[in-house]
Amino acid sequence: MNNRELADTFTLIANLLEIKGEVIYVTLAYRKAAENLLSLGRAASEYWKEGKLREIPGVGKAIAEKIDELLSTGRLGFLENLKTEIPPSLAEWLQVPGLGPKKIALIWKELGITTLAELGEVASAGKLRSLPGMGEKSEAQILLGIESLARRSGRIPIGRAYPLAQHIISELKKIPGVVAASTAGSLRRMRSTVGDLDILVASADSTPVMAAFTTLPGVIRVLGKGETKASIEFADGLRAQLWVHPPERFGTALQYATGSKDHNVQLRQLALEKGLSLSEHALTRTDGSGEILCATEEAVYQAIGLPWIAPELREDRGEVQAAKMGNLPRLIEVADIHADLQTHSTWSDGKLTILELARAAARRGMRVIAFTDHSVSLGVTGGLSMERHVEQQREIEAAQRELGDTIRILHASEVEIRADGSLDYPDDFLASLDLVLASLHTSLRQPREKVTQRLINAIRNPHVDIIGHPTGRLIPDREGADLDMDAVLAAAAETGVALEINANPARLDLEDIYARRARDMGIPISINTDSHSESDLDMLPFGVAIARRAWLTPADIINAWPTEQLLDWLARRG
DNA sequence: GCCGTTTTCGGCCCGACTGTTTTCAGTCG
Repeated sequence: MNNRELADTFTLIANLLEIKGEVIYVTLAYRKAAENLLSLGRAASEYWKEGKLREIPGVGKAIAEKIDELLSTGRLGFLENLKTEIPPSLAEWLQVPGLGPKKIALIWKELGITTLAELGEVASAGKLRSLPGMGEKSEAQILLGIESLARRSGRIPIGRAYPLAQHIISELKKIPGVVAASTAGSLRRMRSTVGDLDILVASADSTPVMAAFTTLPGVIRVLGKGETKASIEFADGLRAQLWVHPPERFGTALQYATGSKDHNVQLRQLALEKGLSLSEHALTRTDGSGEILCATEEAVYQAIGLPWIAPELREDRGEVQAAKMGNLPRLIEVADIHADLQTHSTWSDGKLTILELARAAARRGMRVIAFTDHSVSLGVTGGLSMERHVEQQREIEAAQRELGDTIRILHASEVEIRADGSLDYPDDFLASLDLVLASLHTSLRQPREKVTQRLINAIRNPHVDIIGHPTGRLIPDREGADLDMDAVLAAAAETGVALEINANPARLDLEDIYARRARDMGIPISINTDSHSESDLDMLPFGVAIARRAWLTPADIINAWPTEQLLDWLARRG
């Protein structure tokens, strides 16, 4: 049982307990444990083997015993009993917007229905309005909620959410009186996927902002609209919400709306120690001597005695403690990156020639570009034979002459790691390339031991410099390979191979939690765009965001090293 | 159910918005 399955189990327990009417802090404890399991970066079964389950944050006696039972037997008596009390199908009702645990329990007990389909039927038949505390509007809201649930396909990849949010922000900034506008929530923290779009505006007058927001093109429904908050839904089920706060209170509001929830809890506790109560409106002195207004986030953190903490770090993963101690990392920035070590040209499945893409990369400040066209077995992409590589080398030399010393072009390859664990080219050929990046694209569903061993074979090949998008996941469509990440990281640490953070928002692979562990183990990280066209080059900030979420500094990223250092490193690896 | 430089009990965020209310409960973030 892996961390995700354990987390899903505890989330289900939390949902059922909530409907049962259990004390809210009990359900919160299960949710917290589930969240921590997901961000652990190490298999809970490893802690279990070492008898150290209680070292997992949020795991105490009761939850440790449940993990033990799950890992020993694959079952959990507590959950099986719970399911006989509360029908498990009720848990999915919680995803219907507007339906919470109280109403779910009421409907279930009064009408005796348990499935989402039945809920839709009774709502359509007008049988909900007779229940206490519910009327026609609640009934209609539930029906709409069921519909929008069907339209929504889970969390939204940041590659789609981010540009849409930027567009909305630019529209709102045109409104007179709007002083500032920003993303907030998980979008501002740059998580790989977001649940909805959170947007914050600073303006003394919210009315025109609300009006513009709720009438944006593509809005099919206004879920709510008040003085300071509004919420809308687009045709595909994507939701966005807007907060409007006065400019002099924008700092506290932005801090509050950015989260994460757990980061904010930490911050509020620190504030209380300083005699300050932190809310989205202000820092209020608990001795009754008034408010401190903050127009900027820097002012909020300063009032609490901390340096400003970058949004990407605000996940309650030790950042508040590090800030307190003055140990926040100097996070990598887009401007630090001067090399792109995975790109594709017309020699395989790219859209631009070597000269065209190299020129476009140079315009964006790159001083090194590696062409990693696919290797021979990836036939659909026009993978290169060794003979065609010789021809490609001539074109690279011509392009290099054309571009002079503006950018250094490396002759490289994205070598397929075959299903049997061998690489697509023989070692002596790999040795002739400037850079070798090895990746998995096929047979990702192999058993854990087999697919892990394939990757480790590549990691142990002395000619391989970088492992591309290690798990092969595609957001939101495809889960990555079921890798034993502990084994992969250990092998990488041993051989000094670099692991890639692929900047394509459909990949963002390695994930932040593993990138952070890799850094802690001294494994070099490479951030690459995997560009197949000019616009792909602009995906770099998404990869940098993952690196920032992993606490990485320029020294950790080979693409940020001075060119000579990078070329030396490649030369030494052979 | 978890946690602890407020440590083994007593906290754990709380305000905005909506709908069904006639002063409040439920949901959401």
